[in-house]
Amino acid sequence: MLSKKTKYGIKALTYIARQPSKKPVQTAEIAENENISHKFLESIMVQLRKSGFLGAKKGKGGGYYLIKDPAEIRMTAVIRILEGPIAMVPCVSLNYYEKCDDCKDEETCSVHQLMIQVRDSTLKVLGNNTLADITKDKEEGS
Amino acid sequence: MLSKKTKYGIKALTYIARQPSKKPVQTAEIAENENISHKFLESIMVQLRKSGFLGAKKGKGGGYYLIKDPAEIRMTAVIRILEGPIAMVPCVSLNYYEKCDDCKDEETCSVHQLMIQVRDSTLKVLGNNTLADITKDKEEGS
DNA sequence: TTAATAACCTACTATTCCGATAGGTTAATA
DNA sequence: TATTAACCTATCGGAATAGTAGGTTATTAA
Repeated sequence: MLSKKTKYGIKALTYIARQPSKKPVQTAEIAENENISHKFLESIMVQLRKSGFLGAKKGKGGGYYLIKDPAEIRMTAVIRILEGPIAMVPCVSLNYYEKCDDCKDEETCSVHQLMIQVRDSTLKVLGNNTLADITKDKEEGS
Repeated sequence: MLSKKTKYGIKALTYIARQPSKKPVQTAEIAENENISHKFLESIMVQLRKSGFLGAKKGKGGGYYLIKDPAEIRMTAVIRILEGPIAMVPCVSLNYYEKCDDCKDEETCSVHQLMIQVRDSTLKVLGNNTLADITKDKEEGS
């Protein structure tokens, strides 16, 4: 299950990416429009800034703005920062690997084998989707 | 993240499927070999039995046995019973759908769009894998 | 018929994490 | 100098997870 943190984070990034101008966007505005707890969102924005996705400006007219081109922001990166591992089991995680303490042999573990496949297919989808991709409203006819 | 419950459940099913004979297997044996808390595993087995995956026999020589052919048991079914929804967000779940209370319009929600893709790719993998598939040890060279 | 076995049932609990709240501090603008 | 909005620290209730404990029922074998 995706945490609200990640969900809100992606929504906020999308909100900013959809802005016509490049002026900073306030968390209060995003929170209101996306029905997110303001304070909770603030903590998420700080994390996204510290991770290099956003820049911030204080005071009146301040807010958050994108640092990179939306087409350069892969969903894998966003989710890894906000959610943590993409894999459903630590023993198949590429970035957050951890050995199972119950499992003797990963090679013969059925869960391991299966979860590698799930991880790879998920990785493919998230790696192919950038912020630019998910920002555009629905695919319009070809 | 996959719960231990689901992980243990899959391991137990695999353990039984790997048995050479069709005799019932005791939870104590599985628990010991797979390093699972016995009592915890018991509760999982009961659930798998009630869901129609396993049969049970009490008393000496008793235990659990598979009811269906392993090739007929899809991982989607097992995971839906033990873990719940496969989708990462309730609003894209096929079997456990729930509307987000923050989201006004699913169509324009970037998270929604993205998670549909993740769901579909995961579903594909889990739907293509049966208990028979994950039971066999590693693919041997062609 | 009795003892042993193993599934089954109910209840409780410790720990962790999530989502949020509260209240204040710093920096930039008007 | 006042206002604004990011930033920081601390706290907290509730839910879920992963288990523990202790007993009951049904089946088998001696």
